[in-house]
Amino acid sequence: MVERSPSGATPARSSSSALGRPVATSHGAIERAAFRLFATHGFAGTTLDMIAAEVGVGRRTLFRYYRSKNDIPWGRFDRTLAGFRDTLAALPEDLPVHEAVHRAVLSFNDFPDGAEPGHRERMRLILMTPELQAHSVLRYAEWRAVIAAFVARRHGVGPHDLLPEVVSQVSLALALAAYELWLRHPDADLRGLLDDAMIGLRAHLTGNSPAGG
Amino acid sequence: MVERSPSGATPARSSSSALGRPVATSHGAIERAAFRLFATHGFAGTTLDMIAAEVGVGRRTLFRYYRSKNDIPWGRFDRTLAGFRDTLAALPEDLPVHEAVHRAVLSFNDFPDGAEPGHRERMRLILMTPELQAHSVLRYAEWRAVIAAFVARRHGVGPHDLLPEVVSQVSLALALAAYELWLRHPDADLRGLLDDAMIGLRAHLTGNSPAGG
DNA sequence: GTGACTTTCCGCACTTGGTGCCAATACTGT
DNA sequence: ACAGTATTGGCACCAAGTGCGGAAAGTCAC
Repeated sequence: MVERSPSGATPARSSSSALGRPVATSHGAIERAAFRLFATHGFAGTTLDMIAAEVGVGRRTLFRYYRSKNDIPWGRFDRTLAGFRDTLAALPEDLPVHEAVHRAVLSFNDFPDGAEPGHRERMRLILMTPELQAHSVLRYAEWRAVIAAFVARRHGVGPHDLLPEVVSQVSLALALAAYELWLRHPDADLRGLLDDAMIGLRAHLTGNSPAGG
Repeated sequence: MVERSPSGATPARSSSSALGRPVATSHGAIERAAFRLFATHGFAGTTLDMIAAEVGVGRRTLFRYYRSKNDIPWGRFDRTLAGFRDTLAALPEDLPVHEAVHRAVLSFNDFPDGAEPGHRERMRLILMTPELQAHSVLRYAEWRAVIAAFVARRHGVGPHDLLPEVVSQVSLALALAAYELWLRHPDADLRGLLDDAMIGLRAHLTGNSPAGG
């Protein structure tokens, strides 16, 4: 049986009716507590018992909010993913496919500078912790599926044909390469890196030596 | 402390001198036993105790041959990787970088038709089992590092610069897309799919509609 | 207020992967 | 026989994750 989050809602119950025992915590509270502990003990050095204690809740309850310890840093990614899908769908139909995908990826990674101060920390944790790197492919697969579905629709082919598969895999590849550098160079602009990655790839594939050093 | 394989050798001790207690098993024996069990119970349904019993060895000993259960299906990937590195290094210097990388990737995946009958089963297991998909990124990272190092050398830049990172990520992306289809279509030619993937990507990036359907 | 109902919490027991420790084992060489 | 050496593997232990079931804490009807 798959553990479901209480009522599927994050902060409390979905607005009105409050039947049954009230929730003891929320996704937000768990994530804040967890990141606080990760910062001082590292991811591996933080046990679920510690997180449960910090939140003030039973260990067993954590599994009702997150399927696994690895899922905590990802937060509520399903929400984010739905937004990504909408972004792609809202793009004008006459936009070339490669342009549409590129723009969607850019806007997906467009965080208002000050708005999400924890975003960098979250991404650093996800991208630099081996256990989480590994776990993340499962999230990436969902992200890729969104792109593959879009490409498949625009080209009138199946989502599991070669082209949609290639485009989604390569889009992820570019994003990961950009993120990697972004984490290493705190002053770099993520969107600029994504652009550069694509330009570099084009030059590489056509046999031209890329411009920048 | 990192657990080391006994003497670092696979079948028995490295040829001549045999000091100390002789080994009780080998990587090959463990893999054969493991795959036998995976076939009937699935990966998750096979415990390390079962594998140890099948091999006729203590559970503790398994960890001297493989760092984790997830590592067993990968076999001795470090060996394979060394070959990959050599292939790249042996390619003529005047070959364009993209051509060199493409050829190396092709030859890396060039298994004599009958020679490796278990290869498909191994890849199917790795690519279709969620736990293994996740674990595999750690192996992929090593593979990518080989490509990144090559690209960096040929371009005279650092291995962590954007271009090497992009090329290695994209090479992996193409390979994964090709493998995905190869597993779904047993009669497909893996090398052909790799070629098609690259052709499709080129067309996509330049805004041309790809040829095939 | 009492009782029925509903939903979440959470403790308990258990399985499994993984690690540290260390004595037992089984060879070689003198 | 005895020292030397490397592997084996049992034991204790930790942490993640799951199934189960009762306790807790609300709402609602009366």
